[in-house]
Amino acid sequence: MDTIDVRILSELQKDSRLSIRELAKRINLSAPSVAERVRKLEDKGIIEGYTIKINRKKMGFPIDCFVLITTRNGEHERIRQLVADDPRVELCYRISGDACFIVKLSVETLDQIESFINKLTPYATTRTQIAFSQVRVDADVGRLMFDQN
Amino acid sequence: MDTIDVRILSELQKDSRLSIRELAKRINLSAPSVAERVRKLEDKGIIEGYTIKINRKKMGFPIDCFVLITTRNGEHERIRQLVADDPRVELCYRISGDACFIVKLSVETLDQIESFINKLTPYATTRTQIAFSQVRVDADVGRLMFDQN
DNA sequence: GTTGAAAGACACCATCC
DNA sequence: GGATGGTGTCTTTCAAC
Repeated sequence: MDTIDVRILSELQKDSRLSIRELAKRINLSAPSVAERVRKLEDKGIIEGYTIKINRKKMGFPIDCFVLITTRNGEHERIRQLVADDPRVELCYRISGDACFIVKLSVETLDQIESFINKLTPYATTRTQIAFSQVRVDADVGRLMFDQN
Repeated sequence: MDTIDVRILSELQKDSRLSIRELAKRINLSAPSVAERVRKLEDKGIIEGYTIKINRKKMGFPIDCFVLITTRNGEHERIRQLVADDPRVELCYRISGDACFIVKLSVETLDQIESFINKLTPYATTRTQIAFSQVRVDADVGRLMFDQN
């Protein structure tokens, strides 16, 4: 992982459909060497996949919220499965502190938050926070590596 | 937005580098009509961009945490800017509840969590939770639209 | 890591259903 | 709304350096 790799990642993060040629042009390297670097980044698992950013709001899921889940009686595994099976869950982490999991939901209506919580309440308590606005998404990987503050 | 659009989104979510040809083959439609649908999804802003999933752990940022930020004296704007300028912030939302913002950080060392918090403490109080493991990332958009539970 | 060539895949357009 | 076929461009890949 050197500067060139980071620049490759940064460009692909901005546009994953760049051709190897175009990518090579942007970072002033030949196409074959860029191709090899990209392949290695994939093999190492640093590039986990090529995907699109989907605007869930515009797809009809305008409400985002965070739910902190505190499991009762060690029912972690059950909660984990309920969460992992629900497509409205955008992300979920096991965390330290008094809660056990943090979940981000995106839903069509407030009702769906209620039904999500109801699904969990036999096994856990929950605290829900509605997200008003998004301050930030995904930092540029170039800045992550080079801006030290 | 019909079934076909959702299938297009689902396929592109799995692999954004699919050519229009290949995409058309997978959903049994002709290339020109798929191209037009994709263009419209872009124009509507449902497809926000084409990007890569980067494994931050493998890039040397093994620690994830969530920080709940409670602003003092209405210093919201200052906090917003500090957060938005920091590349280690993966996401940040303004939320309801007793905290004002929730932030997800990914860092190289615990020290960096401390320095992030120190940056904020003149204007806010914080509660930090370390993320142990990731239970779930990004649901398939097909399931989001069609699995109703 | 670079260059150049060859084979193949691609998007796009016009046309038609 | 969707399908087909032709054209010219751009692509990746490979060998040689």
